[in-house]
Amino acid sequence: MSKAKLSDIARAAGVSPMTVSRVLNGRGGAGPETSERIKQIAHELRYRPNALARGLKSDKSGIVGVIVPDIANPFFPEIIRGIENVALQHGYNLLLCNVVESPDREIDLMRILESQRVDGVIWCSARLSEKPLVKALQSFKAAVLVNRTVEPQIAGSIMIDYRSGAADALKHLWNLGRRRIGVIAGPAASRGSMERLEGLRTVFADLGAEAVATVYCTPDVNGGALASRELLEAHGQVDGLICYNDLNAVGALQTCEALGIRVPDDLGIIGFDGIPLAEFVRPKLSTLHVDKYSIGQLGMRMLLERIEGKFVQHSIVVRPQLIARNST
Amino acid sequence: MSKAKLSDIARAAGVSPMTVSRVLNGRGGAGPETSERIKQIAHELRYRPNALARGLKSDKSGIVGVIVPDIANPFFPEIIRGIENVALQHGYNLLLCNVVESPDREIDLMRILESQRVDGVIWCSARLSEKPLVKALQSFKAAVLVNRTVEPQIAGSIMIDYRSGAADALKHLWNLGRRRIGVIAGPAASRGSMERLEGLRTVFADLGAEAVATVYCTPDVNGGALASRELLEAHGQVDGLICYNDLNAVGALQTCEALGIRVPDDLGIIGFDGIPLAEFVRPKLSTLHVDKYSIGQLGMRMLLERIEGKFVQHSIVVRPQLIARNST
DNA sequence: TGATTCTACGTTATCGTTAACTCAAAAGCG
DNA sequence: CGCTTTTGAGTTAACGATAACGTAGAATCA
Repeated sequence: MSKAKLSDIARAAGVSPMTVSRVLNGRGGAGPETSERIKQIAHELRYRPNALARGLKSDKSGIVGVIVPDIANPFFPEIIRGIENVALQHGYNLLLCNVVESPDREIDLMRILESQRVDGVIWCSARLSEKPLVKALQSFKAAVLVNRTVEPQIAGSIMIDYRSGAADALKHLWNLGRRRIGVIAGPAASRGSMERLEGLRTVFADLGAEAVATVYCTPDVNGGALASRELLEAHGQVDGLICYNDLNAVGALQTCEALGIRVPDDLGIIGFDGIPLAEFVRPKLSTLHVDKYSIGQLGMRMLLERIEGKFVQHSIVVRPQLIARNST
Repeated sequence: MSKAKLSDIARAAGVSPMTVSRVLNGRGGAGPETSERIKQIAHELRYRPNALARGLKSDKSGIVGVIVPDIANPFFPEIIRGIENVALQHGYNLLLCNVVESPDREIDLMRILESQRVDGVIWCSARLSEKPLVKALQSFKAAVLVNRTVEPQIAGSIMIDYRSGAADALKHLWNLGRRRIGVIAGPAASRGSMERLEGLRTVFADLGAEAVATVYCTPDVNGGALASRELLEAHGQVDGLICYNDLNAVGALQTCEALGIRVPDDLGIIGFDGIPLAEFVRPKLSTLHVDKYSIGQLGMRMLLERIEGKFVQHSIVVRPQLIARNST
């Protein structure tokens, strides 16, 4: 049994489809009893407006594209929840896209989202380089970036203040007396990594010190484990480790365990992001907590404004908060 | 600048829109040089077929709805990745819906997905009761349930063999000499919980024993922590704990830490699901590993078959695999 | 009472794409 | 050379919803 359409209801009610449309959309235009009859029949036939037809006519799909590098990274699900929370309140749905693999994949996804005529996109941690990114973004009615900026007219952005976060991490370790500090820097190509390093450089300069070593790696547990092993084996005297994210920090914890390094006694480790996992490992991980749910909400609100043609704010910066636990 | 449409290309190329449609869809119907010219112009104008118009015409949206109780639960992102992997290979995209709250919300989501004219739905751990569930499912062209079954003509299903999994968990503890076993049973209303308990009952019967205590709780870390505290405080002599899932088990680990119970010396704990977290806690958690990515892939493949009207299999059972680590 | 405004609808046309059909010219064939 | 087939197109109509406009009859007003 295929879906009922307006004309089915119209026939059953002895009116024109237009009248049904008006009644079901609460735009009046029919007498009280006719309206009641129409609503009744619509209910009986389980009428569901065809979003495709509506979208075609109105040039609005009611869908927003959400692009994340990897949903399996616990950083993103919470952002998605934040986005969804606001989106649903405003009648939008999420078309979720996982990038996972290559930047080529990002291009493909753009084409798909364009075809779907999404009303906007929220793009988390885009890896595409500036030029193609801007080009891709221009073909959307509205766009918001998380963790990246472009000119305001191209897209809004929600930024995490990695500089201050990394700076706080370093100060925290320094205040605890750590002087020989290594850095697990995450993906070399990533902006987030660069900014953290900038934040660190500033503080190091103030302190008249510098990092003992910096190693790049993939932003997951294994990457952190490998990078920290490399770093710690080459620089045994390191007593503080600043990690790109919590996953990397957990990897470092594993390495310490394997190498017999006591945390925090021999080595203080601090992560970034504040994912739930950070509380579950032992020692509990100190971290710079980022309010991911809020980021999602803010991003979606900003997108809504852009969809409606307002440009109240084009950039919001979220500041990570130091949570000192047992790893430092 | 709004999007180019077929007629724009047609005008520029001096042909009819139909010809452009045929050429761009590789259905021939134009000479080689005309075809080349059309493709060239389409590229220059950054033409993207309007999926709404196409969907309206063809009654296919190219979208599948995915419903999960909570993406923040690490069990689901991997399933989603599996689904997406297969979906993208076949030209489908995912409309992701998080339930989070109430069963009412599930009903709302159904209406939305119906309106969007999704080509099918994959519904994970549906909580709706039988009648409304069946009613909801009937209005889709194709549906696959994960963790739930209904009559085969209503929906396919991917089931996890909780009975055997729970049975294996119990045998494992028993073989290690544990005789006073408690159960953290997860949500009382959940099918998964019931089935696990059935599996346990069978084995307990064979062994001529029974569980010391069974406590229900929410399926997250905190639920596990609270439930295990309740259980352990009331039954100090318990030496084995079978948990509904890994999150619960991690909660139990926390409780043990707080109560000074040594794991696995005093108490063996085993989880379920095999989420990454299980490997990161200390002691590493023994668990019944479920291949979530495969579940996603299998589910999507099954959905594809149903979308195409085939009904090769209507049910697949995935068996959890015991992974013995340090918590037992 | 005649003019005007409302009420409660109906008609038409359109969004972008494409299936089905049509058709003229070119190519192939005996 | 006349006939059929193929090639390279164009035309029409439809998918379902709805904006814009039209209209007959009832109600209101001067």
